[in-house]
Amino acid sequence: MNFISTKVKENEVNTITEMCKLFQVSARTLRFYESKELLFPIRKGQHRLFTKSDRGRMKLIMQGKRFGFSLEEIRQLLNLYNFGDHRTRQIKQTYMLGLKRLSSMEHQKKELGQAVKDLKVQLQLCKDLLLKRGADPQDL
Amino acid sequence: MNFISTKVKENEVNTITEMCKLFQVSARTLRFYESKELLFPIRKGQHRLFTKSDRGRMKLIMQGKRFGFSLEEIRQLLNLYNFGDHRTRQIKQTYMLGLKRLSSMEHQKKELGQAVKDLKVQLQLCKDLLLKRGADPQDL
DNA sequence: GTTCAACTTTACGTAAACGTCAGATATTTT
DNA sequence: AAAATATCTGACGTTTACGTAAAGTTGAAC
Repeated sequence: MNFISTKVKENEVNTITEMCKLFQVSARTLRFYESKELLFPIRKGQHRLFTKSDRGRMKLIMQGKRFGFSLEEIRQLLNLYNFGDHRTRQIKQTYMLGLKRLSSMEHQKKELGQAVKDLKVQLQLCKDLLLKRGADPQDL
Repeated sequence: MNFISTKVKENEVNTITEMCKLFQVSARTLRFYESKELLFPIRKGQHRLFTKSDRGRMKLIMQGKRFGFSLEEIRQLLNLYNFGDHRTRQIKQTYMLGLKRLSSMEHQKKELGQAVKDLKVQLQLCKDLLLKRGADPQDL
């Protein structure tokens, strides 16, 4: 059983190069995110050590980026996942922001669904044209 | 019936300021997009006139941007919607690119769905905390 | 104890996507 | 004709999100 090993892994810390491989980003990127207060690696001497929390944050950051959010927008949302230690007023603000973001994401999802449909139609038209021009059906 | 009026509207051209209002962007943005070959307004003297085709393209551009695509990625995809006048080889390339983009968009949609779910969970946790701290339920 | 690899900070560079300002031109209104 | 309005073409500036190169530290290995 890897019950303990999983627990250890969860609480394990990663060096910067390990993080780079984990998330396919450069060390510069990780340091940059720290400077922008998106990550909070602890220090052993002057070296960075990334915790479970940082790994979770990175996952959300990468997601947010794919959805077209700016780093600043992402930073604000990240507080939603670490709100234990903030003042009530700030939590409330973050919560409100989260609600907005949620509706925006739901809207985006709808739009994305429509765009996928449209794209499929266009691809079909395109395919037809190519076949009419004598393309090999195997290629398409 | 507005059958004719719709037709006229469809074939109507817009000045740059009209386009700005239609799509909530600056004139600079429209000129920039033209310089990057995303739009192809016709000219009356030195003034630009945006056609139905440009309006369609702008819609797709705005969508693509919300989905996190770069202008260059968008430009390449736009050919899918105007492929009549290209060479077969280029159409094929655009078609292939479209297929890739489609699968990437479908994947993004899935991810977005999951992210929405996660966000909802976090918002609920956040809400609970706020209520426990004595927030007014009406506010949330 | 030094060499070495991993890591650090500092700082300048860059691509994308526009913003902004100056100066020219053209058309329409007064 | 003069003034106002809309648009144009450069051209330099700005923000975001990093890349990259230089020079210094540090812990581990030999």
